[in-house]
Formats: sequence, C-alpha cells, structure tokens
Amino acid sequence: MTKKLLLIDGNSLAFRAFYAMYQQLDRMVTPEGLHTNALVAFNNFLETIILPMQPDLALVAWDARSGKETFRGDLYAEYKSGRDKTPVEFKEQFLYLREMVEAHGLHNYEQIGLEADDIIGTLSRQGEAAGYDVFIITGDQDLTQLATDHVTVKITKKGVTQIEEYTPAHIQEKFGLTPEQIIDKKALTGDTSDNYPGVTKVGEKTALKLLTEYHDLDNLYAHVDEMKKSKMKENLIADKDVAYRAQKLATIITDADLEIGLTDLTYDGPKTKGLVELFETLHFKQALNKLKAHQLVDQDDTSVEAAEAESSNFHPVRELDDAAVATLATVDSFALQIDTTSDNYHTADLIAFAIGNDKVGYFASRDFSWFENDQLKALIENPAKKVRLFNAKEHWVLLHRLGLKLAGVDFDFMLVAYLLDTVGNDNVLATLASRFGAYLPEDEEVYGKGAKFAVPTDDQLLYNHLGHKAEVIDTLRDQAFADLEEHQQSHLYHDIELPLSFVLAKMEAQGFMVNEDRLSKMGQELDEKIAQLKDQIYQIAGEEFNINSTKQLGELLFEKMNLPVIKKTKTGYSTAVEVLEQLAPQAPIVSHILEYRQLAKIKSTYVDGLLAVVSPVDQKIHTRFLQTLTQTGRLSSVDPNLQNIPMRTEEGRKIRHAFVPSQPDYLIFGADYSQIELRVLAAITGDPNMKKAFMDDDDIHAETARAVFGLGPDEEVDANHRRTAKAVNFGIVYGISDFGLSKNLGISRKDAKEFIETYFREFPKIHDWMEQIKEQAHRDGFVETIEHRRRYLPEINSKNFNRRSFAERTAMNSPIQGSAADIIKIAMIKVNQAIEEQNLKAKMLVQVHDELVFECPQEELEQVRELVTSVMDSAVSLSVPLKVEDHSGPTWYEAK
DNA sequence: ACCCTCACG
DNA sequence: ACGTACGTGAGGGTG
Repeated sequence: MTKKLLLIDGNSLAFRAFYAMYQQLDRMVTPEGLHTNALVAFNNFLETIILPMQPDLALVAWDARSGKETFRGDLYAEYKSGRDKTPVEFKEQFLYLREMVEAHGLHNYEQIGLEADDIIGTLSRQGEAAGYDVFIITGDQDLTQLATDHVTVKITKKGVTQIEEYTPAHIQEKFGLTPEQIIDKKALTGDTSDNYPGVTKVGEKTALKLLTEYHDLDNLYAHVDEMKKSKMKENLIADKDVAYRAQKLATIITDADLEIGLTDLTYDGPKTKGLVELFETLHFKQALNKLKAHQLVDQDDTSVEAAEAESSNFHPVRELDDAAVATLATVDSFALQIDTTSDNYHTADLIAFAIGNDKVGYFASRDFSWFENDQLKALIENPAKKVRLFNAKEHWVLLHRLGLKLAGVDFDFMLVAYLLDTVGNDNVLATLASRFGAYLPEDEEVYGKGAKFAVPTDDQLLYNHLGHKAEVIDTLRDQAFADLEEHQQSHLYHDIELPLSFVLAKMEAQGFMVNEDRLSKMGQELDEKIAQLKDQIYQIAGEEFNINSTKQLGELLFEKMNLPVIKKTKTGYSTAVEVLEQLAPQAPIVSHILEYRQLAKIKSTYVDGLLAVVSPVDQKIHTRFLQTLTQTGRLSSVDPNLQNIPMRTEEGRKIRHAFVPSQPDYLIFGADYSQIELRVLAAITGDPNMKKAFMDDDDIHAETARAVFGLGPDEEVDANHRRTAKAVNFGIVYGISDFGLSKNLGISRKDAKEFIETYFREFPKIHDWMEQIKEQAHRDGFVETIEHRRRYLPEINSKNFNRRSFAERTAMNSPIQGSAADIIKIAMIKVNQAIEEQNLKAKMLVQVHDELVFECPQEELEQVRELVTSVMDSAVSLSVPLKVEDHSGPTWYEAK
C-alpha cells in the first residue's frame, strides 16, 4: 500500500474552527476564563478526520507568528492588509492548539518568511517525489493549485468535519480548469481576502472565458494584440504588471528552503498522557470520558485502530429464541430496551425490544408475547436480577401494560446522565451516549420523523438498532456510576431519583379521574359567554377581526384607536395583560378583550385540551411527569400538563371541579408545603432573623415588612407594606435585581434598590450567602442543592453582561428551587412507602412542586392526613421547621 | 418552527 | 451602558 503524507493548514482550519463554533463562544469557557470553542472544534476535527486516515507522515503547518515579512509583503505592501484584527478570544487559544497537535501525535512547523501554504506546497512536492500519496487538508480554496494525481486537496465545508476532495479531475469538473490554471485565474481576478487586485473589471466569469481560450497567462499576453478592440483588451494591456504581480502572490512556493524534511514527520499515533493532561487543563470532560471509554488512558501503546474498532463494532444482534431465553435466565444482570412508536408511552404502540448482556450477547424481537414466557417474566420481575436501561419509568409503564412488574433496576442511564449534567440534555440515548464516547444512530435515522415515521421491515436492521442501544446502556454503566460517585451524587441517584421514578410511574399509570360531563357543560357555558363577548367587541370596534391574533388586535388598538403604545415586542405591539390593564380605563373595549382572553384560554387549553386527552378506556387522565428535563430538579408534566390547572381566578379554578376520585365514597386530599422556598433559604443561609420568623410560625411577609419598613413589634402591618415585602421575598428567591423588583412593584429603580439594601441589612446572612454562592459559581462553574443536585452555569464568566447576570441570578435561585424539589421528592418516596406498608387504598395522583394530591376512601382520610403531613414535614431535617397545610373534599377544587 | 400570551409553582 | 425577575407547558397565529 502506498504510504501516506498528511499536510494540514493549521491557521486556516483553526480559523474555521473558531467561527464554526462562534455562537458557542460564551458557553465554552474554562473556569479559568479561557475560551475553548476553536479548541473543541479543532479536536473534533483531529479525531474525526485524522485518526481514521492513519498517515505515515503528518505535519500541521502554521503561518509564522513573528516576522510578518514574507516575500509577498515585499512584492505588494498591501498584501493581506485591511483584515479584521484577530479576536483575543481566538488568540488565547493559539498556544493550546499547538499543544493539541502534538498530543495527537502530529508535528507542528512554522518558519519565518513563509506562510503555511508554502510549507505545505514544498513538502507536498517532496512527498510526491518520494512516492507518497499526499493529502492536504485546509479551509482555503487557493491550495487546490497543488493538486496532482498523487496530491489530493481536502477542503472543509461548513464547520470543520465535512470535507470536499479536490483531485485534478474534480477541479476540472467543478471549475473547468487545471490546478495550474487556478493560479492564473487569480492572477486575472486578484484576491479580495488577501487584498491584492487583478486586472480591472475581470472577475470569475471573464477569467474563466479567457483561460478556456488562451489556456494560461503567458499565452494570453502573447496573443493579446490579436484580440478584438474592447475595453477588456485595454484593461488587460494596462494591468499586465498587476496581473503578473498577482500571479506571483497567488503562487504557492513548492521549493522553499525548509529546516525539516520528510524524515522528521513520522506519525505514530496520539500520546494519551499528553491528551489527558491537555483535556484536563481545558476541562474537556467529554473528550476525557471518550478516552477512558476507549481504555487508552493507562496503556499508551494500545493501537488506536483497535480502540476505534472496539467502540464502533457492536456485538451481533440475534433474534430472540428459546435457547437465548434459557441462557438469559442464568444471568445476574442485563440490559433492556423497548422501542415505541411515540413519546407517549401510555398510548404508544410497541415496536420491538432487545435484551442481553456483554457475556451472553444481545437478542431482539418484535414479538411481545415473549413477555408471557415464564423464564423471561421471572427475569424482569426478580429484584435480584439487575436491570440496566434508559428511562426506567417508561419501561415500568410499558411492562405494566404487558402485565409485568419491573423490578431490580440498578442503572437508568437517562437519570444518571441528567444528574451528571442537565445542560444540553435532550433525553436522547444516542446524544447522551456520545458524551461518554459511545456512538450509535439516533432513532430518527432508523425510523424517520414526523409523517415519514416508519418501522423498518428488515428484521436485522431493526434488531441491530435495538440491540446496539441495549449494548451501549450495558457498557456505559460503570463509567456513569464512577462519575456519579465523583460528583457525590450516588445517594441522590440510588435513594432519591431512581426510587422516585417508580413512584411517578405508579402515579401516571393510576391516572386522575375526570368528570367529562361536568367539563363539557362548562365548555358550553363558556362558549355562550365567549360568543357574547365577541359580539360586544366587534360592535365597539365597528368591525370583525380575529381577537386571538395579536397582530390584528394591535392594529385595532394602536393604529385605528390610537391608544398609547406601552410596550413593544420583537415583532410588534405588545397586547399582554399588563399592557391591556393600563389601557382599560381609557377604552371600554379593552376590558371586554381581557375577559374574552381569560375565557378563551380556559376553554381552549383546559376544557377542550383536557377532554382531548381523557382516556376512552378508563375516563382518566394519564399525564407523564418528566423527571429529567428541568434545570433545577423540579418535575414537569406533559400530555397534559397537570401542574398548571387554573387556581388564581375563580372562573378558571372551576376546572378543578372536573377532577374527581375514581371510586364512589372516595375523596380528594391535598397537602402542600407552606413557603417552602423561603424556609429553605432561611435554612441554607442560616440567617437568624428569617429563621426566627419561621420558628415562631409568623406571617413571613408581614415580618419582612416589619423589618424592611422598620415597624415596631406591636405596630400593624398594612396591606401595602405586606404586598411590597412579599414581592421583595419573591425577588430574593429569584436572584434579585433592582430592575426586576422595580418593574414588578411599579416603583422607581432607586426605591427598589433601597428596599433591597434595607432587606440585606435586616437579613445579613442572606446577603452573605448570595455573594458566596455567586463566587462559588464563578469558581466551580456550577452550584448545588442540599442533596448535591448540580446545575452547571456555562455562561457565568461570559463577557456579555446579560448572559453573565442571568447566570448569577440562576446561581442564587437554583439551590433554593432545587433543594425544595429535593425535599418533596424525598417526601413522595416516603409517603409511597408508608402507603404500601400500611396497605392503604390511598393513591398519590399528582405533584405540583410544593403540593401532593391524593385520592382515598373517606374512612382513610384521617389516617392519610396524619401520615402525609407528618412524612412531608419531617422529610428532611433542616434548621428551620417545614410546615404542611392540607385540604380535602369531593373534587380537586375543594382540596386546595 | 417561532412568537406571543397565559396557566401554574 | 447594558436591559431581566426563577422554573415550566400549551394553544393560536403567523410565515
């Protein structure tokens, strides 16, 4: 096989790398403040392009850093002038780029007086003469002039990992020119980016025409006099010197005097130690994990080819049969993957499943009647058989639908990946696996998406996909658990999130009974009111229009009626509630619009929306709680969202009348934490004044008002003072700013600032904690809850004020919101356990951040009340008491 | 697909 | 000078 020489244009590719990841600039910063976007992209490039090529010789050429004077500068003073200054964020990465090149086992080279092009040009000719196949990688089209039958020029398109290959044949096909003619084309046209001119008025098209006719520059000028009289001819003659100067500038040197030769370029693979050190310096966690996954860390000599093969070659996947089941029955641990036709696993159709482990191999089948097989069933239901999977809650529900009770789960990759890092988590196995250096196709690639969704008819194709998923899950377990341990998150995973996922699975499967008749009746009444309002609005407006269209509404209010524009949005006038409320006194139509909006929302989102998702099978609503979505550790709820059922207005709150117990003589029971976030704040800051208020069970907002407004203990707190104090307390929890508070309270920024200052004087430890947590965030790049739930803040050191400020507010808010989430999660696990142990009929139905909703038989009510409230208020031990309030009644309306 | 608006904690 | 309160999901309009 012909030996390979690889020549890389370092400057051009690094430049591309920087701009390919430019939008990530602020996200990719080490805690020390070094930008790494170009480094990340350059590393990707080296890994995906260089390693598979396995060259014998390799070099990365750089433009000389010092001594700008090349012969080109002498030839034309303006050469490459007028370029934008290189950004400092890019410059600071230069040094590490060279280190990265070395760690990957390639050589760096630069030489004063030469550009990278010339080094590449010279070595490419030397290599060719010595019988090598030469490959040049660059982002610069000029280098295509170097292409020959043995020299291929690869040019990166879009980013740095997609490549177009230029052979002489391809150049001919694409440009209609030979590589040599590329130079003469530039002689005629000049180069705007290098800032030198060619012949006046000659561009791409003309140059191509001329070269087709005359072949090259010398021949053209030899025959220029024979040309017909034209402006172009005059220009060619007048600019002859310019053209020849441009030709020299465009010609890459192929016979430079270099201080190195081919023998200095031997490539013998990446240097693992160097890579580990570099990746650690640069905080390249993914790249480090990938290295570890390839098991290259401690064995410097392991061949890269072997490691590559290991990561990309999966075990063969075989169709499940009796023999396989018999073998599986003997294993202690296995991976399981079930694929479905949609996200909503309550209703989705089952596609196929895979099961297996590293030792016995992986098996798949479309036939779900296998789950009636006693041996397979035992495997799933035996808690001693440890299961590894991706999304335990989903699998619990799917197996529950098949009549099985999933037990023994030890590794839920989706949960672990979420706990390790919530940022950029899309809950897709393929992307999360890639964080650990394991690669497999996404579902979309196998099934298609949207209207094109289709299950492959080819069994092997389908089985491979499922089997490979199972294998990736199986093999990533140890690394993922090691990372958890390193983050001190093993307890959070094993004792909170994993058990919680089964509590949630039960809640979802249980469902919340809905009285459809009641909902439909409300819908009819709403329709009548909405129709009336519509008529009134049209009448006042003097025309019909779509009230739901903010565009049309804006035109009516602000153009036809000339009402004052209070706020604008990106796309036009704002018609949000706070705007309309200000306009209402001036125009009677506005209050009608407000009422219309309110009712239309209730009708469309809640009446119609909920009716559409009531199961025809059991008349219940089965939401899905997303356990791995929020950045703070809260749950979210979808299809439908049961965490935003109306409460604040009476009209909306009536919707809750439709949420009823699933059996006669049952009640709905709700218990909620009172002021949990402020209590958490008092506990983690240890502020004595706030702690005292809670220990005395005072009205916290009134006490805050007393402190901020300097009222005596016997003085009365008026409603306005309390309202202000309440807003300040909210603001504190959100990571306060004077701007935000002033906007919320409608006061001046100066007054808001004073409130905040007074507040911090009265609650000094809260102030200290806020400062300390921001400092910690800047230092570590993340903040934590009481249970070590982590939130990374990639923008905490951003140069952009807004992004940085947002990250700082988040640093203050997330530990509070997240710790409150930790607490209710622990309470849910304990409540569920107690209900099971005491054989109660009560069922947990919904969690709404600080509230749990149950249904239970009337006669259990007192027992459940006692149990739930006591478990909730003792869920964790804080230096501040937790307080729980409860309500019950025939529907959710009364239970809050 | 994105924006705006609005429902909840 | 900058220009936002923290965390979510869903529906309707628009391009």
